[in-house]
Amino acid sequence: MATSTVENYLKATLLHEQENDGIVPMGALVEALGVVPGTVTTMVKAMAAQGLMEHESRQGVRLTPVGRALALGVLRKHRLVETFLVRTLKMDWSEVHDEAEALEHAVSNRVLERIDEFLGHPTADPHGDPIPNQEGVIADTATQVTMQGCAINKSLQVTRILDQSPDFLAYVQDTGLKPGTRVKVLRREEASGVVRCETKIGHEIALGLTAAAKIVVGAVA
Amino acid sequence: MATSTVENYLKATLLHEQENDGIVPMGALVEALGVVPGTVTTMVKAMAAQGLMEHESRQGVRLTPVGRALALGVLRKHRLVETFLVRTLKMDWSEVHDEAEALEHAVSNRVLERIDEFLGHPTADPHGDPIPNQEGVIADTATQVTMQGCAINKSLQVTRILDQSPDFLAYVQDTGLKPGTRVKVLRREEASGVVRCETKIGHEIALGLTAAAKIVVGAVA
DNA sequence: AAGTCTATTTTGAATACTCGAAATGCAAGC
DNA sequence: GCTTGCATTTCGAGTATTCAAAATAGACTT
Ligand SMILES: [Mn+2]
Ligand SMILES: [Mn+2]
Ligand SMILES: [Mn+2]
Ligand SMILES: [Mn+2]
Repeated sequence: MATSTVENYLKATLLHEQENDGIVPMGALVEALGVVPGTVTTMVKAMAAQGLMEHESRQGVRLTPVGRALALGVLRKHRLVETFLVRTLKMDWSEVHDEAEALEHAVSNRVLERIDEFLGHPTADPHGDPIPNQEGVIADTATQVTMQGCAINKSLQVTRILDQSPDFLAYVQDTGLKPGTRVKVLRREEASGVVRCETKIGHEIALGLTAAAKIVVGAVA
Repeated sequence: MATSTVENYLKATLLHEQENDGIVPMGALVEALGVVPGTVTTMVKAMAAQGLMEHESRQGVRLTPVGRALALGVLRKHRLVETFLVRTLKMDWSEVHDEAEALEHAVSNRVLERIDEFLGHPTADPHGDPIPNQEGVIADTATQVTMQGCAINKSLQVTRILDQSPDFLAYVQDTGLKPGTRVKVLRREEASGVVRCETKIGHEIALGLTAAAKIVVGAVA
């Protein structure tokens, strides 16, 4: 049984592998886990010895199939717990991350599957991030379109927030562009880099291209 | 910021203080926590140094007010989580203890109070054990009567199981004498030490005095 | 080729928890 | 009073995780 620390390293590595390609540099784990570089080196060596990851000296790490399976399990717990906290316990979608960060290590598979059933097998968490199923398969997100690249004047809805930093989450909360909200992109002003959209009819919001690129939109249900 | 280990020591000490009177011998903690005696001595000294308990050498320990307050918080988490797992996630009342044993250390107060509200502020867990309120006050249980001492031929219901060992829990499950079940004690055969009762009319069950003493009964709601 | 910069590794030490085994204190019995 | 027995403590050691600080390997410059 992997300790919480090991589970956190696995999840951080998986997340980085998903966002970027190839090997995960040690520095990425230093950043994600908030520890000093030497600590990561020590932990990584231990985990490599356990067969959870491969360590290329001076390069970084890569999950082994065993490590990836475990990491997907942790990610599934994290996202199902977040969904549960928001949907069932009515917690604010912007405050559940830290809670899930701790609970993901304490929820057994038995409890997890009851939660999954209770929620009706959701496929995305409150931030719109896909929830791996029991076999570790994640729904395809390659075709997702952001407010930076979506169709103009089409009625859509926010389905996912790609930047989970407290700052951006607060911004999304403010503008009301939370997952589930209806939006229509009115026009993009190339020169200024401003994207204009409306949530309620007549209520116009302007946001920068970088922000727009972090908000995934999709067809309304 | 007590670690899970410290929280477990606190809870075990509180539970022993509640069942018995006076100082808690080291051996009781050895037993409850499943560690060797030397480990308890080490931990107890560390916790005494932190002001969580008082350690009388060769005698045992006693919680300080600070330690007791923390212990009550852990107990509250444990019992509310158990209640939640049974009532909301439909888990078996006999299998929730181990889950709660881990979750009690991962559930934040914020999440706990949402669970408490969601459940409608329950006062007893699935085993009938009282749930401390937010201030650490536990409902009085001094007046509780067991099947060993209750009135004869009176329609009652099981309200609490005092022995939580897997064996006894399985026995209770078998006989159907779970909390909530209606029972009527028909007679007690002093000589043989057999207590005869019925759950459904016409369905008679015989149990020993020791078992009867572990099943608390009360008036039907 | 030599120098510089930065990511990573190494080293030494600390904290929290644990064990096994040896030592010890104390109460009870002889 | 001395011996036993059991509970408790002490001692030495190991695992997991962490940090600070010094050493080093590579990549990138000049
Ligand atoms: Mn975590
Ligand atoms: Mn999320
Ligand atoms: Mn516990
Ligand atoms: Mn209970």
